This record gives sequence, C-alpha cells and structure tokens, in this order.
Amino acid sequence: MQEGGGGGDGMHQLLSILADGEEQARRLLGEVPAAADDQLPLPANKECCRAVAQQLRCTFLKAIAAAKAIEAAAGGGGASGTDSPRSAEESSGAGGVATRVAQDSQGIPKRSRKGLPRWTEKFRIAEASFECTPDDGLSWRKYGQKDILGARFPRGYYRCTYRNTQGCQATKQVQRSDADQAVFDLTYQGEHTCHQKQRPAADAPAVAAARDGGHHPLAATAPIMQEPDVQLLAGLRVETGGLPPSSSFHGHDVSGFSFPCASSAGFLPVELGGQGQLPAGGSCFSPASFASPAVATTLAGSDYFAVTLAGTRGAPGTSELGEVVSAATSSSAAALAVSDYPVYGYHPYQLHQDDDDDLDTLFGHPSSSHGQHGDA
DNA sequence: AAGATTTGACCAGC
DNA sequence: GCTGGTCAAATCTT
Repeated sequence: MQEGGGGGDGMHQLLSILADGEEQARRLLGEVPAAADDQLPLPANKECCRAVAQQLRCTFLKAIAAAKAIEAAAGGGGASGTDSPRSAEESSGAGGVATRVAQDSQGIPKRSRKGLPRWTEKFRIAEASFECTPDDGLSWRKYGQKDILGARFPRGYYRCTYRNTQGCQATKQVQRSDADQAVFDLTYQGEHTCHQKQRPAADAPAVAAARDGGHHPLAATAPIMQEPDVQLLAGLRVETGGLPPSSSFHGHDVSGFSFPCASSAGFLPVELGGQGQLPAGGSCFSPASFASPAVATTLAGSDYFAVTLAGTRGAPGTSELGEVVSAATSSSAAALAVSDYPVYGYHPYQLHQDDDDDLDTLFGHPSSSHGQHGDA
C-alpha cells in the first residue's frame, strides 16, 4: 500500500495539527472542573469555558475524521464516487472474494481498528428480558455473529448503520455473559462520526420518566452544551473513587440505553470498562458525537446498579483513571448520579483498563470450558 | 424495493 | 493452527 501521492504529507500534517488541537481542548476541559465538583456552583465564566472547550473539541474531532476520510480517499486510490468499499475493491481487483481488500470505506485497515477507542459496558437486565438485547438508542446494523470459545452465547457484531454513507467507524459487540445471562457485555469500538440522531431508547418508560423529570440527556436532541453529569443524573449517586473528574467522562450520555422488549425492564448497567481510551466524540454534545461509554438507567425491579468506567484518552496523570459510578435505587427513584457524590449504593465490581477478559473475571468466571465455537 | 439480518467463509493476529 | 473479526450472498422483514 503506497501513500497516496501529493497531498499525503500535507494531510498528515493537518491531522497532526488537528490532533494537537483536540488534545489541547481536552486538556482545557480537564482544567475546568465540572459544575458538580464540590457541589459548588460553577462560575459562569468557567461554564462558558467548558462549553467552548467542548465545542472546540467536537470541532476538532469532526475535522480529524473528515481529514482521515480525505486522506484515505487520496491514498487508497479508491476515491470512487460511491463510498462502498466493495465497489472500489471489486472494480480494481480480479473480483470475487479472493481479492477483498482489508480496508473499509475510510481506508482504515480492519485489523488496525485496534487503535480505535474501545470500551466495555456491562448491563444487567431483568430476568424477564432475557430475550432482549440492549438498545442504546443509536442505529446499529448487525453484520455478524460468532460463537466465542469458552462462551456459551454467541457474540453479535454491530456496526453503525451509517458506516457506508457517512463513514462512521463505530462498532459494538454484544455478548451475553455465560455466568449471568442477565448481563450483557457491550464492547464499543470507535466513535460515532456520523450525524445520526440518537433516539430515545426504545421502550424504556422508566428512563423516559427520569428524563422528563429533569433534562434531556440525549445528545442528539439536546443543545450542545449540557452537563449530563448534573442534569441527566438527577437523583443518582456516583462516585469517582477519589479520582479527579475526567473531562472524558463529562458529557457522556449515560441514559440512553434500554432493552427494547417487554418489561422494558430493568436493565442494569453493571459496568463500564475502558480499554485505555474513551471515545473522543463521547464527550461532545452534538448530534455528531454520542458514542457513550457511560450508562444510566432506571431499574425496574433491581436493587442497584453500578457503572464502572475505566480508561481515558491517556492524558498525563489520568491514564490510570477509573471512575466508579455506582448507584442504588430505592423504590421509585432510579436515579444515578455521576461522580463527585458520596455513594450510597456500591457495586462490588472493580474497574479495569483492560480488556473484556478482565471484565469477565470480575464476575468471577474466567472463561469456562464450554466448547462450542469456531466457524461452522 | 430497500434495508436489515443470518450465516458460512475468508482473513489476520497471536 | 486456532480464534476472533469481518465480509458478503442469501434470506427475511418492512
């Protein structure tokens, strides 16, 4: 694969500059404490700074994504009018499966997606919802399912519905825990760069009720600058585990999930585990960025839930960040609060910055030895 | 008809 | 060679 001629260097430089800017914005966000810090009202100018910083960061992220797309188009030689990767591949190759190029529409080597932000969430659902799968309110398209070695349940592979049309690289994997069928492991990779609007999670009356009681945490419908950690989490308690509030965490919509099925029920975000990075876009409150690693929900018939978030974008001093978000729900108020508040419910899980395997171990079941796996 | 899902096969990393 | 991730044709759904 050769670098596309001409603008390659310039584009790299642009990408570098944009990345720097994004990093600076991120640091700025880190400098300005969240409104919830110390439960003190934040001076208006700081609020403004946060707003500007987040907008700035969103802008950089979008620009980076756009530049990458341009670079890919220029360098990959596949600058076809259609953004279908297949059409480009097949038109240039000998055709057929054997000539498939391991790049997608963004020119990103598929295996290189390991470099994309990746984080894991765990959800517990009510027993009645075992037939359900989590719905985070975003549009995903299932592109595969595979039996995983040692796992009783197959893993589903989803990508953004708008991958082809908008080049959105977000993907997620959904796997039910074999130790607890009510728990789903959701592994997200890549941030949404598309402009889809996050709809309210389907059939989640409880969640909707919580929103109605306060704010509209959905990024897509909310004005650009909201403080989700304050707004959408009214009534919830969250703990940061003594860690500084992460700018990466602020802004993550934590309420968009549901299980679109009967009993709407109770689904419990059990844990978030990062893999070193949070989605950059996740901290932006714009329709274009809503990859949300954090989760909030109401619990129908659940006693508590906890969310553990691990991993940051590697900012100095915060790379080991882990934010423990836990909440207990009593009676009707299924609320959740993010960070900076004392915890009155605590989940026994710990957070990891590691991968899914580690998360599994948190549930006390390292991969069992069930055999079903592999390609047919 | 268009879009989504299913499922067997291919491919890359370990 | 094994395994997980992705592709893509076939099939299903709307």
